[in-house]
Amino acid sequence: MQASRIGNLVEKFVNTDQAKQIHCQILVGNLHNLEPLLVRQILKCAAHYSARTTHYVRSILRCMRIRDAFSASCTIRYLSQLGQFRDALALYSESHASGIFPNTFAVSSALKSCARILCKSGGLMIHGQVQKLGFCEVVFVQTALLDFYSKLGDMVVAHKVFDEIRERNVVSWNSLLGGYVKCGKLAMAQSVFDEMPERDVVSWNSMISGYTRAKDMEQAYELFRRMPQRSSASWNAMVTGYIECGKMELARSFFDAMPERNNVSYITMISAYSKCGNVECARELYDQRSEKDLLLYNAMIACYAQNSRAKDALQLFDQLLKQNTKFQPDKMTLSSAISACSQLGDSEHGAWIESYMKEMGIAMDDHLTTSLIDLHTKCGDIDKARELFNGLQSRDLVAYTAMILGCGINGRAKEAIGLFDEMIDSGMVPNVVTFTGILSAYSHVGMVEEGYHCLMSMQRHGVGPTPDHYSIVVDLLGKSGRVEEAYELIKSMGSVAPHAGVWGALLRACSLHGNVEVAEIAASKCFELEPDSSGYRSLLAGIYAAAGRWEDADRLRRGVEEKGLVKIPGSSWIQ
DNA sequence: GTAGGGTTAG
Repeated sequence: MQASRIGNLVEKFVNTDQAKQIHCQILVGNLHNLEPLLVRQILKCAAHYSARTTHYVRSILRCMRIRDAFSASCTIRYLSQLGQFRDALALYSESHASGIFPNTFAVSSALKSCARILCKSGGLMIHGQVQKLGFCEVVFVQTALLDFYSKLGDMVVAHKVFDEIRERNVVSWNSLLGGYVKCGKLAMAQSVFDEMPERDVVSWNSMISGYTRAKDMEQAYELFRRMPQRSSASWNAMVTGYIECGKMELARSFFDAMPERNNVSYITMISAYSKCGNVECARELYDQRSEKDLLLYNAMIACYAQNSRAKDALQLFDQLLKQNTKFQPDKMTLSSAISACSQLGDSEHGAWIESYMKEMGIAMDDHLTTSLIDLHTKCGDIDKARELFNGLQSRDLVAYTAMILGCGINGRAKEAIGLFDEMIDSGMVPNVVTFTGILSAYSHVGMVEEGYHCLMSMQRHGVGPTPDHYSIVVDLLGKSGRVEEAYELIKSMGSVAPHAGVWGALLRACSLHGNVEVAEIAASKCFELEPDSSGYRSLLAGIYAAAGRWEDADRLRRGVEEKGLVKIPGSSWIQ
């Protein structure tokens, strides 16, 4: 088959099956030396498609036995443009190892990849090669180096690289400016901004994001007002700034006032609504946007998963799989989907996702592994979870917490405590969720003293106990018959106002141990805090009944029925 | 070179 014919085919391929076919044709045709132009075409097409397509393109390239610097640099560049930084770097070192000298394109793309994944050692190595290869005066390479050090936060070296650039362009200046902005050195950023011989819209946008990061919205707005022309990034930066300052209304009014909204604008607003629990507004914006990309899907799926709407998350995930041949889910999509499965305890769906990942060649990362750890613990396979946990590249707070929670709900208190200690020893700072995990581990096996002391130790770890933590310990004390102590604990809460859950735990303890006196106190608090909930009334009625106080029990039960009647309207029997 | 998406509880 002619190379040009393959080129035409490649231009048209839209899904993986066609990509596969092309792959086979190349194999059969034994076209080891495709024209560089064709290589470019293949990669250009691949750039529009998914990770899986890239996977095939890589194998195409592999069977072509890349042996010239041009094909290699093209591939590295496209991979890096696709955001596949690790792949780009792997190919860079692969071709380097096989004796191909990188050109300036390959070097600057590889540096960009190092910068994006913060691979310090890789960048330093490439810097060394740059000197050997004599690329020190190529402005592309110099700017890539500058950007690499800026992203690492090493502004001393970054500035040095900048000083060595003879023909600085606006991109070099912007990289330096961006570096100071990112590490929070706003005064330095401002002086770079003032010194710049020319500024473009990126310079102004960087400066704005410097002020929005510092939550100085007045200065940010001043720049926004003064800048000669605005891009969508300028508007988006302002929206992000107001969101971070907790000013959702202002953020929304900027969003509404934008002359043109892009996916970044929508995603920013959707994830902000997600964080404050406003799923309806998020969905409304999601529906408004017709040109959806994978990130927009991901934002909405994550929004559902983060707000306990697991079924909706999975429904949207399935929709993405079925309706959109254009995008394949990526790591972000999958971790939200797995989280949703875990919330539902749906191990079948979870297993399907796992096999899907294998089939697609989607590599695991620590975030994804953490959601799988959570899934397996919720489905009772604690050994599998532990195996995944042991395989993590680095154990962060969330991973430890997921594992501790998992041990807790599976009755492995000892293991949970071991993990907790290990975590503290390695200098990590537990958060409120970690304590929920360790406390429920104690609760599960009835370790009363340990649980109580753990609650008391929270302040020492810099975590203020929340009402949820108190309810676990109240429940733990109550279950073991120490109702009075549980009551005393609630009274000692001070500034942490007990919610209905705390009093409810006490009420359940009273029901278990027939303590009418404390039950009446707990119940009256529950009624006060959650007047619409009938459960507490039934619980107290049961306690009265058990104590032989039939009249009181009856009075409460009648009250429940009356309330029940009031609450029903809205359902079908009205018709 | 600027602006966007993920994992732990309830």
